[in-house]
Parts: sequence; structure tokens; C-alpha cells
Amino acid sequence: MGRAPCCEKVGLKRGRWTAEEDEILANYIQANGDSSWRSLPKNAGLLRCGKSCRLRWINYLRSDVKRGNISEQEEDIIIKLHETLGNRLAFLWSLIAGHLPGRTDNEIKNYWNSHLSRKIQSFRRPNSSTGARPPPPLAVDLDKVAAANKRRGGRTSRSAMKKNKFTYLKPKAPPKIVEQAAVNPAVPMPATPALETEAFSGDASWQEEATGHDASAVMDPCEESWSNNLVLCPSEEDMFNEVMGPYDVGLDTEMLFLNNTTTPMVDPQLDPCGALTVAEEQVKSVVVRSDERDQSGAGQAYTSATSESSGNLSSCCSTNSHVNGGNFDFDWDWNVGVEGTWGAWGEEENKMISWPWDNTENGEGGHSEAGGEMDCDKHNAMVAWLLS
DNA sequence: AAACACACCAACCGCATCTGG
DNA sequence: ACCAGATGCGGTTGGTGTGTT
Repeated sequence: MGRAPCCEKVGLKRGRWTAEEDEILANYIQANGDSSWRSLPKNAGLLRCGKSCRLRWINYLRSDVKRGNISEQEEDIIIKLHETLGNRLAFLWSLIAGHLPGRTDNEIKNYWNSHLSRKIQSFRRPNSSTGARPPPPLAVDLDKVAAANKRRGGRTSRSAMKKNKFTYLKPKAPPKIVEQAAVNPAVPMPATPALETEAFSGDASWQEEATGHDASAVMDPCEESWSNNLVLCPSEEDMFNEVMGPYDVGLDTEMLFLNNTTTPMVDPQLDPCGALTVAEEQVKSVVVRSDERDQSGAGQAYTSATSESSGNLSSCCSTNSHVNGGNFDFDWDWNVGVEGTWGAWGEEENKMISWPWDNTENGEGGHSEAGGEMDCDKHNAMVAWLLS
């Protein structure tokens, strides 16, 4: 015997919502909030189950839900984020939705299933005969990760319910590292939900306590103070939680996390020719290597930092940061972001990362310690392809 | 105009996960 | 430690609209 449907109770309505029901629900939530979906329909006088009410509110009635067609730009972001994150990531659709202001996970999921999945079928995996390349993964905005960093299911704590519905989503500490990067006007930031406002509203005292530095200052990644400012998370566990959330998402590959920007980007190390243009004044990405995490049981955060002053993203410096009991040790490694980024494509594809730098027929050229030079024509072609 | 095929998307469903008792 | 209740997520379904024959 299966589990009883939630709307099985006699008298509860199912199916499409009427305008009247919408009005009742919207009015009730505006007046009373949505702290308890279970009791909401009863209190509001709706013959619906709480689940149905929640869904209707989240996917349709909320004032910040954007209606209308998905733009090409949004479509681009969906495709590239999906390519980056893969199908197995929990919160996939909510995470993508977090990058698309006003769009719901359900809408994006539907759009993917009905439009994009077929659309990219013929475009997808690299083919050794055609030489087609997979799209480089996108950096994932840490703020959006935090937005998706909600517990999965579970009962809302009563203390949290007292404050407001978003309180329990608040991260233990803001994952921001660079304070306020400029926003690319081409990809507007979402209307700041209560979550982000609250979570990131400037209480930097814990950072200062941990680092002994003014955490509100925007750091120059090329300055010595960079490392100091990086010591933002009071503990290793917190560090990882801020990035990955409390869940082991089971990634078998690395992910790029880009702080505080909605601009689709590849790792700056992929763009030493400056073909990518971004509006951010400063961008910081964090690469979390799950393989390291698995081995150590705790994880290491690899960071790469870029600095930019003229609109062209250029590599500035890159570090590995090893978290040791709340302290970070740094050593330089140009390979981390690049190899890690492409690790998702497996052993064979992993080699592809060298191709922009190849200036030899046999692909032996390298960009890292070997000192090979990058072929900017190839690289820019790759970037053009990525952005196409 | 009617019948059919297809696409879209709102909503349902089951399960995972969390909290409080 | 365990259980029950509540919520959030992704997969799936089915109603509706639109295009084609």
C-alpha cells in the first residue's frame, strides 16, 4: 500500500486554481505570511491542501515571479549552468532558478524538459571525430548557492517561524569574500529576497574577530592582505558548509563557485587572452575539490582570484588555500582551476584543457610550469564558441 | 469544421530531510 | 534513539492550447 496522497481528504479540491482561490490565498499570505502551510488553507478558508497552496504561491502568485517567455540570455544561463552542474546535483533547478530572478525551479525544469533537453541533444558531448568541445563549466555564484542552501525538507523550527519565513535559511556566516562587486547590467541581479538581505547585511564582526582585519574592506587579491581577508570562515566545517551547504552533494568532480556575480564565466585562467569581458571590478572564484574532501574527510578549498580594472578579465593570481583548523595556507598553483574545471569530462576530455595553450602539433605545449604559451586565436575561438 | 497530433506548463506525487517531542 | 509531523525538491502526469491534415 502506498502512501496516501496529501490531498486525499474528502472535500479537498484538486486541479487548476480559480481566480477566486488565487485571490484568497494571496490576500491571506499578504496579511498573515506563510509560516505554516499545513494550517494555512484551513485558516484562509481554502479547500486545498497546504502543499497545493505552497506550490501555487511559489510558482505563480508571488509578486516577484516573472511571467512570460524565457529570454535567450536566460536560456543561455540555464544551458550552461546545467552543463556545469550536471543532472545529479541536488537543488539543481532551484540553484539555476537562483541565477534567474523571477523564475521558479518548476518553470525552469519545465522549460528544460520541453525545450532545451531536445535542443541540445545534437550539441552535446564532444566527439572525437568532429572535435566538438563541451562547454566549459560556469562559475556558480556563491550567493545563489547560499540561496539554494536551504535544508531539504524538514520542519521549520518554531523559533525561526517567529521571526520570518526566511530566517531559518540564513547561513551561519555570509559566504561573501569580495564585498560588493559591480553587477553586470546585462544580467540584472535578482530582487534581493529577505534571505539575502538578512544573511548578508553587513555584520562583519565575526570576520574581524576571526581575521583581525576589517572584513568590510574590499581586498586586493594581489596584495599580501589577500590571504588575511581570505580567512573568512571561522572553521573548516563552516568553510565547506558555506560553499557546499550542509549536504554532501556527492559530486565526483570539482565545481567552480564564483562569488557575487551573475555573469556566466569560465575560470579566468581559461582566459588569459582577455577575450571574456565582464563588468565586475573584482571577481573571486572558489574551487572545491570533492576528491580532496573525500580523502581528508573535511575538504579543501582552492581559491583563485582575479583582479580587473578595465573591463577585460585578466588573471592576476591564483592560490590553493588549505584549511587547517581555521587557518589557510597558500601555495600557488595555476593548474588547480583549469584541471579541476575540466575534470568533469573524464580522463579523455581532461586533456582538452591544454588545447588552447597548445602551440604544437602534438599538443605537448603547456601553459603551466612547463611555460608553454597560449594560442590566443584558439582560445578566443573557444570563448566565442562558449558565448555563442 | 472536425479530428488528430503535438507542445506547453500547472499541478500532483513520492520521497528525502529536517525538527521537536 | 526513535517517531511523527512538516516542508522542499525533482520526476511525472494530464489538461489545455495550438498547429496540421
